[in-house]
Amino acid sequence: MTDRNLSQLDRALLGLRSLVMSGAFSGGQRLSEVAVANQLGTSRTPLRQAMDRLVAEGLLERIETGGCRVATFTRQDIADAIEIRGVIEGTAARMAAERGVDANLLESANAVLDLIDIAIAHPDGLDFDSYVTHNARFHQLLAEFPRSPLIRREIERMTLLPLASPSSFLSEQAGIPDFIESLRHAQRQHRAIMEAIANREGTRAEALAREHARLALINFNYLTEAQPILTKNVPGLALVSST
Amino acid sequence: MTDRNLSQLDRALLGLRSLVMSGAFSGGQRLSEVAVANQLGTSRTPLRQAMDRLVAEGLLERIETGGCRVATFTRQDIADAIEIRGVIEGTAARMAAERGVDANLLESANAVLDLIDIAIAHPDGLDFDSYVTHNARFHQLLAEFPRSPLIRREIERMTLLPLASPSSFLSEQAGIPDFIESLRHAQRQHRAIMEAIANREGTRAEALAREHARLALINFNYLTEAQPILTKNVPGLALVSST
DNA sequence: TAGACCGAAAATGTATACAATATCATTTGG
DNA sequence: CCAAATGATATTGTATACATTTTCGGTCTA
Repeated sequence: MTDRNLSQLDRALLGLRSLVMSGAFSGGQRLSEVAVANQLGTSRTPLRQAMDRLVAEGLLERIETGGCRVATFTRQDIADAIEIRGVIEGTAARMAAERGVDANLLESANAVLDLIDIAIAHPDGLDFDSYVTHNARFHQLLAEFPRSPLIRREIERMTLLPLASPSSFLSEQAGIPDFIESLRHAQRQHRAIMEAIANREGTRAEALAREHARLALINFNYLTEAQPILTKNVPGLALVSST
Repeated sequence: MTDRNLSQLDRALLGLRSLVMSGAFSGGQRLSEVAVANQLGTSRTPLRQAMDRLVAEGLLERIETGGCRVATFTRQDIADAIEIRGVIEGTAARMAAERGVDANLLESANAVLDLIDIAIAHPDGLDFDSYVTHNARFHQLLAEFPRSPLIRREIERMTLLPLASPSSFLSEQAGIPDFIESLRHAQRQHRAIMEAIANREGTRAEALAREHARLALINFNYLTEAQPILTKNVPGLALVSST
């Protein structure tokens, strides 16, 4: 039992998020509090708390007459979410360049980038899980560069939305052409962002971070346009409406 | 009784927000659920819901050992909040310019700007309340220009934080020098943003909206540096820590 | 047959009782 | 005299009972 330490709220949050992401609730229907609570093994109280949080995150939406349902997103919504993440990460990068970054943080970030290099360049082939882990970690560190709780919060918020997180729509099974090369391209952008920050080039750092976020949009477009059959493998895509 | 229609949750939200903003809870102390619930005339359940929402908004923060307290913000936090709002509003303005805006929305926004002109130019003097109302309305309409629920949400989020809203730190009683002139300056910026959007100049619209947000920072700096005594009149400043 | 009305059932919203935990003053040992 | 342990008290976290509203199927009428 790995969850003996978790509070009921935490358990409800994890379980509900996982159910929503896996597409367990068919579209538009209000999800029943008692049913879900029983399924997750908690009472309604912590489950309702968890629902409130997911509503705040944007994963669920309230129904006027009560309760809530799974939110669906249009293709334009996804594109917007990715663009907004780029804008906010760009702001973080610019702030970091303008204010300077703590040496330890910089060192940690560079170490993570080295780990990404290893994941990509491994002779036995791509270590995809390692890439995703360290990529997420790098973006997390970037959010801490400006030492601003508010910018950190905003980035965390956007990243919680599975549609906008840096690793969304990355799937090694989807047959994206030149997949490894696209990861190397992303890694070159990581290095360029770090360089701009180190050189105190705020405008450049902001532009690079914005451009970097657009990679997610490219992957999303490929997954939904060229390979619609494989999208079941990508968590989050169940939330995307067809329009 | 204007609140006979409100749900208990709405009542708790309104009351709690008002208590927090008025500085009723002294710094750092955990606010007692039973005490506040009794004061507001609701039970703990809707009050806890309201607390959760204010935590999500950033007005309250959780305590590790349970419960929550009023969040305080440093001067740097305020500056960051205003900058982030500028960045997001700038993104909305750019999106609006790139995508084009519904004619009715444009017309509504221009009508609101005309009302601001009247509030400023009135021969009997400034109609401050009208200015604040219509200014908030203009920014709200701007957030709707891109027809993007996500960008609208983000702006709404930042605006809910009283530290970053477009009318924060505007106070006619604070003796800001050339106060009316500063409002006219802001209004000229409003018009310029609208013009850039109409001309489909995305980059310019973004830059103008960012610059416009900086007016709030100027006012904040004046209120806290030059006129610390008068800051009691400005809601939200009670949340600002002295450091 | 279509549509509105009505009532039973079930859902959400709210209050409260109970359990687990944190807090704080007191005591006790060094 | 100070510090750690301890237990009473109070607070939050959780479950559940109750109230109110919504939902939905059936029935009646035009």
